[in-house]
Amino acid sequence: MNQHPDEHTNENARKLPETKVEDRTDEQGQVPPSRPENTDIAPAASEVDDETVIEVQGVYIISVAARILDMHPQTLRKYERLGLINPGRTIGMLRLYSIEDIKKVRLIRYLSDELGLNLAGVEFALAAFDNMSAIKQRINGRLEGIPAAQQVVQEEMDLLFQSLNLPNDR
Amino acid sequence: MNQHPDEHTNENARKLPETKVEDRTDEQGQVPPSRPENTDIAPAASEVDDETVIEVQGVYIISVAARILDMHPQTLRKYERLGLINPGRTIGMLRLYSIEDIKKVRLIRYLSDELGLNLAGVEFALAAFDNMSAIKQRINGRLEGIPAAQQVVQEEMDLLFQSLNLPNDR
DNA sequence: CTCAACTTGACATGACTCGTATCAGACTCT
DNA sequence: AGAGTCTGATACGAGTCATGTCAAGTTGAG
Repeated sequence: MNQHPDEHTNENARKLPETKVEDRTDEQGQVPPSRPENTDIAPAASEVDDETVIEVQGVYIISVAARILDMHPQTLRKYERLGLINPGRTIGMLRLYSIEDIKKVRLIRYLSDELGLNLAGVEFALAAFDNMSAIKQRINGRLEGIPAAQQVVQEEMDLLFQSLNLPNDR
Repeated sequence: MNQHPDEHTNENARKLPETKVEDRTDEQGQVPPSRPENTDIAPAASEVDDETVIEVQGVYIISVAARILDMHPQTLRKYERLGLINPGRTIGMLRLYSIEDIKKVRLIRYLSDELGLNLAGVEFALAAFDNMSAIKQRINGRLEGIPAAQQVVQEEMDLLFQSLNLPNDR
């Protein structure tokens, strides 16, 4: 094992300083049906000696995100290159992974590892997922005056999401 | 090239004899929006010396289906083994490919070759496709009394199918 | 200012997938 | 009778994917 000056040699969780990035928190408090095993990100405390780690569910640089996900940083970079994820950046172009980004990577990993899709398939599935969410919204909007119909669509679309083994919201 | 006693050595299109199989014709005359290149099955005439080929849109044994699709018979068998297609059988267990089966193989090939999905992804996409069709039907049924709402759902679901680059019906 | 950790881009490797090919032995249908 | 199909096994080349490695440049905490 050739220890490299690159990532994965970083043993200390490095919490990013306040950078020029909107500190996006979990926008809709709904819990997805937890298809991708919900090993909820315990923010990597308990290793850091005694510099108390702030419990902010914030934003992580790639090495930290990789450790949280137990994946190789190169893999995360590849996902980004393929447009599967889109982490924020610091002014200095460092990648910043939000909770949402990390959830998305978990979904990708689920589709890939559990369902056996290749990355093209993952792309397709994510697109399908997005489009279905969007259409559901659109229908709901156009059915504003007819709550009974809205109800029906809501129920059935939820069924559809379930049938695809996908979490119901983003 | 070692000429084999197996398939692909069959040069004459062999139209199946009347077997104990419901001669399923195209059940819904609707043409799908032709995502998988519509190289509509010209029933492989013009090669057969002068034994006039009947224009019946019927049912083909594997060698004929393979020639129509320009694919290897083994590939078709593999798709079946994976549950992607489900051709009928003669009493003697010979596979019989209907027009529907052949269309489905074209869809599979499109997903695989053009979109780059692996077979797990194809399976996922086909399932998504089926589920979406089913949900659309269910919603329509439950919205029986509200034609306005039916209209909305119809339009939006069609949009959804388009967005996935999938044909709108089976 | 220093220097670890990050960035991009390129290339390599091992495990796996997929379409195709081949073989053997049995069965079907003209 | 014999061409064609069946099942099941095995094999191979090309491609994919996660990971590893290298180089050269930039960022940011102390």
